[in-house]
Amino acid sequence: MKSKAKRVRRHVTIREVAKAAGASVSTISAALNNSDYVSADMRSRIEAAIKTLKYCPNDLARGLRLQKTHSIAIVVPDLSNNFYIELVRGVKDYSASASYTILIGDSRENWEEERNYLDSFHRRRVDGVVRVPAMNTTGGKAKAILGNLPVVYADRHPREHDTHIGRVGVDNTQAAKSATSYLLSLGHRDIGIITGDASSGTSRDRLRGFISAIRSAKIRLDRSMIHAGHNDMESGHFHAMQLLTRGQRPTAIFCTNNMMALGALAAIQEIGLACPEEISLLGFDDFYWATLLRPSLTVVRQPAREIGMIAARILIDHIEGRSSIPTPALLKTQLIVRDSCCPPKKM
Amino acid sequence: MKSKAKRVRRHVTIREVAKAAGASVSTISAALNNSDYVSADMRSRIEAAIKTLKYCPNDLARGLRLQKTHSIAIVVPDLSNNFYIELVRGVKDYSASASYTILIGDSRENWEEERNYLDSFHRRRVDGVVRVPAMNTTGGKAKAILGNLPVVYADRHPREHDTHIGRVGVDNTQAAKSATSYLLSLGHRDIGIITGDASSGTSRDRLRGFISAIRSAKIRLDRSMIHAGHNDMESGHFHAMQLLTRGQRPTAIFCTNNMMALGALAAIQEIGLACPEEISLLGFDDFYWATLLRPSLTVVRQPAREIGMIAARILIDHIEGRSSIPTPALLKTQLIVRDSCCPPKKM
DNA sequence: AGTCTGTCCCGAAACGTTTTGGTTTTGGCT
DNA sequence: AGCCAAAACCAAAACGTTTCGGGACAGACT
Repeated sequence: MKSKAKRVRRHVTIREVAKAAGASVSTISAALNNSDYVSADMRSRIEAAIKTLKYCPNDLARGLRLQKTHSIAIVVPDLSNNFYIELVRGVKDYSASASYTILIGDSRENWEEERNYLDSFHRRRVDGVVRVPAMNTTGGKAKAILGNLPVVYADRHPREHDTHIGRVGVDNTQAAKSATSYLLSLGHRDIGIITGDASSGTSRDRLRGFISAIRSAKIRLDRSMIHAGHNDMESGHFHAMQLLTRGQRPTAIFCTNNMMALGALAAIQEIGLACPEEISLLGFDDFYWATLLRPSLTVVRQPAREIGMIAARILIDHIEGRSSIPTPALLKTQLIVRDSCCPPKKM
Repeated sequence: MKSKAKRVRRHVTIREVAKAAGASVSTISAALNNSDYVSADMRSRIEAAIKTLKYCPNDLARGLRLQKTHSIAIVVPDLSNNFYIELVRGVKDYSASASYTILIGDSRENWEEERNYLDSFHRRRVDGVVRVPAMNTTGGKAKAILGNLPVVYADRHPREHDTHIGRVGVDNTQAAKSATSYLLSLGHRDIGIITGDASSGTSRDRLRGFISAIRSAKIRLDRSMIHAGHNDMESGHFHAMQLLTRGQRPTAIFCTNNMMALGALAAIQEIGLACPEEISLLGFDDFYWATLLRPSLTVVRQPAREIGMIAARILIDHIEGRSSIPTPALLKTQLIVRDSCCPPKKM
């Protein structure tokens, strides 16, 4: 039994590579970042040493020295919502093409969780973050967590004027307006809407678009038809129940995100209403299995992947000191007409 | 124009906190890791300084010095598969309770992607990784990427004897066997199966269970009823099409993961078969909107979240030098009977 | 012969922490 | 007054990189 057991060295360092290759540390570094002068002979010796020693660079040390990690964080409110998966993949794909690495956070619509993620990413010294803030975010507290890390908002944007270097999403007002107009054009006059929390600028914009369409059609706006949910299935279900069991039942329901549309569909099925004959359902955000539902869902599609890619681009451009697209970037939505909406039954 | 512009200091360091609090660097560190002696007076001065300077610890430096990052990685093959989201959340929740941080990777069933993630996480010096290997993994290459980082496998396990400190999943053979028995008990004799790639031990186990059930029932095994897909919707669709348009059509299809079940459902709908009357469909993995489908899907449910939690526990126990559950840990599945299976029509 | 220009390589300092092994201060006890 | 232990603090050495400023050598040109 050795009392002074040699500490197990978990990782091989550049120094050991240097020794093995008969070179100095700085030469290894130069070879690694294939720059500067290093002869072909030396280079091959180094590569051999790296291979046999199974050297794996230490990004902690690297980032510390460089004051830069070549990585960005993406924090979304709900990974089980396919929209955000697509968004994350957009961020990831663009970042990879710019050789940045991403760190993913899933706040589950919970500010505490989001704060933890943001803090953790900040401590890890990511170079920037693209953020889809959680619903119940109380205020511009993110600033306190992130210091002056560059932030670009995607999909949602904070209500108060938060400091950020850009934001990208769709023209929510316009999208909701034209979606509502579609319902109106089918003949619906009693339309219920289930929006997200009013703390989100995005939800308010969509509601604004809805109201605007109603007003343009010279229809009286019934405020009791407006329900504010929480962007999850449960609240979609709850509010759809409310809408469907009231005295004057709407002939159509517009849900401003996909989770709530699913919840509403569940409510409709539970009550046993025929959709779309007795109740039309219009969702926001498309998802890959929307066609599998019966009826298949009519939705307004957002270019989720593209939103992610552009967010990443704006962020990385900023990080690298390039000027970029003017902010905010507003992308176009598309109404995907499927089977969940039809003209209302005549009474 | 200053030629010698002072470099913008992006982050405030412990040293500046020390100056502001009139203390030494080591005292700040002691206060931060609230240990050692530090007087109440000093402690409050330090806290004040931290607050006003908005100090955020640098985990790169910390990890470098400590040779430990208090973080683990989880890489899964498909984040748009809800099963893996639940698994990730299990890992996350357990890790958080042990005050570990997680890094998420989404390989999209692609070994290149997975390799990139594993490499990136290794360079970041995570303390361990829980891994759900991508399908087309060619071999035990992960070892070459990860060196001797502790790995625990979740859900899937590699075919060849890969080095790892544990694995956790369900008893796939048993699960598939009893699921198949269920179909048999309904009266089905011509059952098609769409499995994952044979390179995965998990897929092979499920197939084994299927075959075992068939054999036990003394039914002739028709190998042309066995199709190997790729765990995605597309291949589920493709192989279901094959099965449904052949001469002797099966009366039931068993899909060994949820994505392929969705693809099969799409195929059934496309062809216009009545499900379950003309064709029963049995899936693997439950997901939150399985009840919204028409028919709602009968599935064998895996405890995804629990798998994640246990995987994290085994990993973290190992990292911290505690002994842990014997490996592999096999959890129980549950057959969730809904509407997509019924007795076959008599011919 | 001397000077210059490349090429190839190296030593040492820095990045922001934690830890080790101190030193100083305090106050209680003879 | 003298001593001692405990309490409170600190300086310096790591951790694994990259970069800066040279140095040695070779060949080309005066």
